[in-house]
Amino acid sequence: MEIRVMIFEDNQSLRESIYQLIHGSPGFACVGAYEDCSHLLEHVRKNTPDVILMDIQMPGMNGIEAVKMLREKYPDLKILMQTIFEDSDKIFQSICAGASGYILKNTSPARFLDFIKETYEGGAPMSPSVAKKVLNKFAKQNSPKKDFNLSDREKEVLSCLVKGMSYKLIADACFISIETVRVHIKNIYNKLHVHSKGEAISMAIKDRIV
Amino acid sequence: MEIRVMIFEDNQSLRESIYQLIHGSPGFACVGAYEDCSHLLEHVRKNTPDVILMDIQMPGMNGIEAVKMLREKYPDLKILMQTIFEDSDKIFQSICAGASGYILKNTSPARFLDFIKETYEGGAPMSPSVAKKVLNKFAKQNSPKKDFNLSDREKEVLSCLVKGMSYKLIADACFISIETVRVHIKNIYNKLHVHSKGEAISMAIKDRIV
DNA sequence: GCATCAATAACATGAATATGTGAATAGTGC
DNA sequence: GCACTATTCACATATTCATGTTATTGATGC
Repeated sequence: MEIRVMIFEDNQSLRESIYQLIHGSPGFACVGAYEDCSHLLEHVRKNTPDVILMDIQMPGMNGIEAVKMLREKYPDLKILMQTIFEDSDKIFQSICAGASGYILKNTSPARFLDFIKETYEGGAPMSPSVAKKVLNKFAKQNSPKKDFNLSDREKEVLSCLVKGMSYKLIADACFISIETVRVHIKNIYNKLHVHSKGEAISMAIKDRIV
Repeated sequence: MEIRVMIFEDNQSLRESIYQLIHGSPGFACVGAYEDCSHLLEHVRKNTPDVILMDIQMPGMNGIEAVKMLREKYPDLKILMQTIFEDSDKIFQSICAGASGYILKNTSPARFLDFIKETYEGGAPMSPSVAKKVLNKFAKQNSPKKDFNLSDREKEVLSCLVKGMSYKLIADACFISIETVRVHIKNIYNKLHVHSKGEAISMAIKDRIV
């Protein structure tokens, strides 16, 4: 069973190199190599590729827009982005558009085929330097967890607040009196330096306390 | 210039295999191989590794806690996590703790050395299936979500709610009557299918409406 | 012109929330 | 033992919120 690869790459010599590499490798078949994204959907519909190699920089429609367009019609199609730039924004945009992986053009031929194979198999190959940027952004988005010194019970009550529960519901869920719920919430407000349910919920989610 | 590698791995045979692999490869030196994280900081201080190979599952302190501890003292140290599990939570926790990369134990020896080298050079190698999980989470976190067909004014009011503002404050901020604020919020509740400020704020943030 | 809708505004009522005061019990650490 | 804290519960009061009903104005679309 061959992996059907389609190429979108505006640089002619590179496009032909890749074509030759894929064409000459057992287990791979190149079902199209185009210099831009005109008739994109038509090409894909007719030649049914498994994996698409997509350059980011191209005349006309760029690679990121192409990914978005393809994702709508073919949610399971694998799209491997390829670029000479390590631009963080381009990387993040590609990923959010639905790219399956992101590799740099300085990748060695052997590694290149590995990447295509891994993409086909559902993995998300990334050049290490690209992965580094993604990881940093990821850690940044998820880590800034402040503490505020909330007790376990207070965290529990705060979680309930975030779920949108009323005092009464929280009291029932925690098997305590509504008066006790009030006390906990009062203490939470003091520790968080807020004065309303809205502020507390907002801070709880944004600062990832819960 | 050799890359100084230190190993933390509780499985003896695997630990020794890795030791032999690194020891026998030109350009690599193994400066320690331990079965748990006792005396972790002391080992690192004395043997000054460039890259640490850290198992996730270990008796005593687990790999993720070890990463956190190391990151505080050695912010630039490279730490490559290694595990048999593709557990999403473990992966995300490791990354947020400050791991440099995350590879699976079924990695081939040749690839293994590549990964260590890439880590040393500042990259963030990830097994493709791991990268896939990270990418999915990443795309989910950054992609704008549903719309709910809110009008501009409603979105504006909702933003104010998320900031924790009361009806009175919103009225002043938007230069409208508090009665109008009520109407907008009532309509927002209908469109979001919620019945309280808390639920609305929670949904607004989590579904990235604002 | 006429229907539709977003935005504006007012009034009323019951429910929920914010905040203060006061107090009992149980566990921790020194 | 004693100080400290988490957790529990009660009462009181002013404010805020949820919801319904009703209505005017301006912009959009057909």
